[in-house]
Amino acid sequence: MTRKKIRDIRHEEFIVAALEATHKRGFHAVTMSEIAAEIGATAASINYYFGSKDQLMFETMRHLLRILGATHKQYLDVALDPKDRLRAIFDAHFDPRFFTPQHCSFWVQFWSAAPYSAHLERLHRINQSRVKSHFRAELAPLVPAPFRETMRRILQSYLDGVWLSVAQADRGIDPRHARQEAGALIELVLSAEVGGSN
Amino acid sequence: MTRKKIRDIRHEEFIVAALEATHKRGFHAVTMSEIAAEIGATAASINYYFGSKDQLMFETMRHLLRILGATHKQYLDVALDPKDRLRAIFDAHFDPRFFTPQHCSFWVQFWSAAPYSAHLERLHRINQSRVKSHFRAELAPLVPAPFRETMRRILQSYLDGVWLSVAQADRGIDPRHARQEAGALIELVLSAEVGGSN
DNA sequence: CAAAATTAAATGATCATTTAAAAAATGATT
DNA sequence: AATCATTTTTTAAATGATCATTTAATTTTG
Repeated sequence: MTRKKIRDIRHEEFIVAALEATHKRGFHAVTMSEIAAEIGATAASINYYFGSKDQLMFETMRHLLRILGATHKQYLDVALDPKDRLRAIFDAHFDPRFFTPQHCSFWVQFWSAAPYSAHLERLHRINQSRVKSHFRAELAPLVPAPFRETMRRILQSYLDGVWLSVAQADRGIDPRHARQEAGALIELVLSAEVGGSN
Repeated sequence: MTRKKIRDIRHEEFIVAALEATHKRGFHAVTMSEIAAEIGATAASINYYFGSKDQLMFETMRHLLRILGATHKQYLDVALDPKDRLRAIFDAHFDPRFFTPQHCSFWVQFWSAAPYSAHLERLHRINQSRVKSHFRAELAPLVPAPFRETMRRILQSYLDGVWLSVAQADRGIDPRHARQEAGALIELVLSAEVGGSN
């Protein structure tokens, strides 16, 4: 019985509320009151716990990044070969816990707002370089050096694009289907014949 | 000498101003005054010409869609074979007139706001289905039916993803490079060996 | 009772939009 | 060309609405 402090309970509740309310109303349109109402609380209490709206959004994004990181680790732990390890990146992003309209729309809206806030931009940069280096590492044993960066950028742009489309599909997309499709793209990338005009 | 009416001149000026100011300050953060200041005018005159801020943003997006459509047409006109026609979609999106941080960031921010406004959503849907049917049509002679939809989605997600990354790269990306990379992906897709899983 | 958590109400700032007036362009009439 | 009435364009200032945040008081908890 983990004796949870109220502070931690509220923290989590408000983060879930922020995800839900933001998905409903949009990242910028959503108000403190709407977020608070999501769990029957009041706007002032958000400031009591988080200090400001920006900070709440920031913490919410960090929460998502933590889940993503942990999920990725799980998949890596059961990966048997380099190809599995590459797939693990997609599997983590497309995990059912993550691959919901709520999460994807928060994510996409957050990123598109990132360039306008030093605070958010930092988070964005950290994540970008994390993903980039994962891709590089996993592609290293699979793709010869001259094509590796091209392939990496293709895979990364594809990944971002899928999120964008999930954020905009109101019903969400079946995670299994997303994985299959990513799998197809991975096969393409790995089957590339050396000698294409790069 | 096309005798332009003031109304048309201002329309265009304010649209350029909206792109510039939005890129600087963000889609939601940007104010009427900031947009107007961009051309030494005043916020009230935007309402005089456009009726509201939303309407200005809407018209600005339509402007971008018009450019995109016209550019695509140009590339189609000089396409010699099916593969060229497929490339034309990417060439249009990656045309230097279009492929600037200003345009891409406006575009991405606009799309991510689209689900929260009936007005914008309509525009978004129209564009999505336009692009989708172009891809379908161009892929038809190139990819056998069972794989066609998968390939289309891969190409479309990739395209969206590239825009997202340009919007976030403050220096922009060399259009020629983007085309080369898209070309590499097209080659991959077309070289796909029938018989992959799925 | 004391500390922590919560809230209602006040505050203050920011904006889009409206309004009413001023300034510029237009053009018809000398 | 010059005058003046009319229309178009532009603006400064007023309006009103919306919010995040603060404050001070109240309720809950331990």
